[in-house]
Amino acid sequence: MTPSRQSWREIRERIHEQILSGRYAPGDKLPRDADLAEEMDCARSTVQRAMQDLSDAGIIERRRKGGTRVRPDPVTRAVLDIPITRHEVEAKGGQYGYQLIDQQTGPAPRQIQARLEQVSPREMLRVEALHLSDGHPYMYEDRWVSLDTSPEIRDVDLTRQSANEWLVLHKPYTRFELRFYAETADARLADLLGTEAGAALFVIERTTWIEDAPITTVKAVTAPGYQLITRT
Amino acid sequence: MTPSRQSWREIRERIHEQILSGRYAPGDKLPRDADLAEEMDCARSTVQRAMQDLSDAGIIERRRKGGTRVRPDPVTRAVLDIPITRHEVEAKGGQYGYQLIDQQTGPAPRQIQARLEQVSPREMLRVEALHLSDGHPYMYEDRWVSLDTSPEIRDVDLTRQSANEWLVLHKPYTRFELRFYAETADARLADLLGTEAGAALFVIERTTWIEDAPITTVKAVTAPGYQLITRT
DNA sequence: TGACAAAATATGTAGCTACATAATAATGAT
DNA sequence: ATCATTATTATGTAGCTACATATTTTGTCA
Repeated sequence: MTPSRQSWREIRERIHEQILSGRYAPGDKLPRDADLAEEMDCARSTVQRAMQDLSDAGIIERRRKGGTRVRPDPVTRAVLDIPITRHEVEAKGGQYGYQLIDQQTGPAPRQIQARLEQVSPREMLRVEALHLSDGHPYMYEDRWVSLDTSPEIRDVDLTRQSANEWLVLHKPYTRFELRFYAETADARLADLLGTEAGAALFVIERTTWIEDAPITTVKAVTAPGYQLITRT
Repeated sequence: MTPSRQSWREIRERIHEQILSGRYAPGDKLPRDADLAEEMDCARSTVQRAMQDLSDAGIIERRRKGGTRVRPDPVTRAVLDIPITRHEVEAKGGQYGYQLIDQQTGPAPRQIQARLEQVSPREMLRVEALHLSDGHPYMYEDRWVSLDTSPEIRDVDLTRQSANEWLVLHKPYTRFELRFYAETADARLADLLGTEAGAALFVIERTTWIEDAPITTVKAVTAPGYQLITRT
């Protein structure tokens, strides 16, 4: 007998459709993999792969011995890619530009220490810079870099290459945190981003660690009109 | 000989560490799966699983025949779960509340049609509502629902259950788009959210489809202070 | 030289077996 | 009855083989 050679994606879709159709409602238990495999005429390993993917997508929940059930509290699960800012600008078709505003070393303020989950105050590098697209302000970044984990950055010419790019390429991280929120532009920020004080600005805050050691934290304030978009 | 029975996660970590250590830099080519399998004394299928996961995480790129290489343009890849608003409030320890502001049917304006990628104007349901946490405004939502794909919503009492919750539980989607941005509060929005006109507000826009048929689009304006957070 | 066809090759997938692991359910002793 | 122990069971993982698929590379011919 010739095996039907169906892709696990096909099996996933068939299971997903049964969920969409209401045959299995949120909270309902699905048959065990082995039974579904027989029903759909494929190997258990194929069902396993399909189920894993549905689980990763937040559609079902699986527990050993407990079986598989449709998630009772569905979530919209999105995958968000934050690229290097230069790549982001170029991907949108803009001519990338970059300006170093200021850089200095010193102890980090308490607020920054807290963000980095750092107990004792350490000497850090602070970098303020502006990313441009076609000559217009695109994003202002206010960054703190740990000189403990990235001492090499002392020797990098940050007037030529952004700390963003250097860090992403040379300092891989094992853990990070992202925060998104809105902020009102003060006079200085408005001036830097070419807008009026009081404008609503979209902010992306990102902090990275390698294991438990903080690498950097950055507050990226985007110019008016910026939107972060993600699709399935 | 007894196989070492190592988890594919362990293999993934070993490969990841070699990337972190700089043995393989961004853009560099990795050995083929079979060779890595021999080097790490495991089956090719185990390496395959580890590599797939690293690929999903945006760390490496794989191409048939072309082989595997470290992504030359590293990205920060985050997984974002947007729960039902009631669950979100309750998870934060708040007492959830909900108020329907207004609901009416009619043709959608051009702007909404465009968001839904809808060609011809259709009759839709518009729902304005307020989500509360401990009695305080938490989120204002301005929603349009397709009566073509969700005619049942005509019979739902939206003063008791939010359209958000009803839709998520009863109208699964196959595709969606998310947009995040900042907006300035006008007088009405400020009044609804208990703030001053001119305040910077964080907005989440979400549109869902089942195949190509639009289900709903919602503009969720969060109260001041709201942050969207995601960690690894 | 250039275009096109054929061969080679690395990853992707299906199916199988055997065993591991985590829960739950059943059992037995006190 | 209660608690601890043991069996049961559904998913998770490792390893193997065979084959599929997408590219790149090579080879051939005009």
